[in-house]
Amino acid sequence: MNYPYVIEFRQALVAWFESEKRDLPWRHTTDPYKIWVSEVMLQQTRVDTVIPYYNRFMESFPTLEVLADAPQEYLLKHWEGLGYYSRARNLQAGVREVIETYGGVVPNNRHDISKLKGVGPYTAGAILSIAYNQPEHAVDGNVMRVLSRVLHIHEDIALPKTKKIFEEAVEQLIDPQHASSFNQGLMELGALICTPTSPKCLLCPVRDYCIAFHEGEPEKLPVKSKKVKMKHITYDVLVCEDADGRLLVEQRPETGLLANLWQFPMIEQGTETIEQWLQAYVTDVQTQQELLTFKHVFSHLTWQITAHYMRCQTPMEGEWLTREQIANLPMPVPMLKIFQAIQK
DNA sequence: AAACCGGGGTC
DNA sequence: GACCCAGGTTT
Repeated sequence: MNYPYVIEFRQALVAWFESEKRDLPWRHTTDPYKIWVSEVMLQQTRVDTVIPYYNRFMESFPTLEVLADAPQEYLLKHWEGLGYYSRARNLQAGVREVIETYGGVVPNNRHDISKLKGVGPYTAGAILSIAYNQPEHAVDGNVMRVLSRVLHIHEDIALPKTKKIFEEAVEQLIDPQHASSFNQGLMELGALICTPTSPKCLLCPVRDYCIAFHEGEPEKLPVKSKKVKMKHITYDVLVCEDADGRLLVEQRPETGLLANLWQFPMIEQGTETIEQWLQAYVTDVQTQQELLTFKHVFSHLTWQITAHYMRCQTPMEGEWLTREQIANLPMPVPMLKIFQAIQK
């Protein structure tokens, strides 16, 4: 790397971070467990979204031991609405590994910490640098955007192999004495100044050391190829209430989309008719009315949902639960929307 | 390397 | 609508 401003860049970035950093809940600690939780929550998730989840999570699971012993349903209830629910299950598996294999102490080296469930190259580097102040790279989307501009790197960041270029760049650039502030500074800069569409270069502490700024078009970087086709599925959702006020719910499979979360029964349009479903699962349907229709957008998937409400008899099989019981179950956001609609 | 895995904010 | 976000796992 023939970048001539290594020393100046380090000093300016660390000084700026120390002076301008936001006051965030996980910045009041260096407890590796708490840093770990915050980093997992922050994967593909904005700071403002994470803050209330992090605070509530720490109230309920203040230590790694408490989390290790928690029922998965209670854990998932704390993750409800955050998305990517495998993060929560992997996190719990990870803390259990730490207790069983490392005596309850989060490993302080990349080799061991990377073996933990849900801890990839980024999260490993983030914990090592932020909790242990070790000069390890932690390359996320922010870091690739910032360094693609500072170093004028035009490789396609959508390609997996490109990340190695940035990891090696961080290894050269990182301030060995201030690893925590350096890594957080790169991310903070990406979040506040070096933003995707309209970077605030006039406010940037490392503008003088940024090649893309000198070249004139920092907003053209990073290079990122396109992708993705959106799938569209139409569902009817059936909210069945019996004479005792119980509702029929079901748990989703333990793998795949929204694994282990609970829902009201869904019928994919074009497979089974509502009438066929009713004959198989409930008896003596009385009132039947349409509740609401809405669209829920996932990353690469759209659900078009029509929710129906009906009163019927309790049959032999199926989970019929009170509203209080259902309120304690983790449900995906579209189901929460429906549940909300029937709380009259 | 590509696909899968949520949800919300922004332009 | 498309893009992005303090990514990791599975195929």
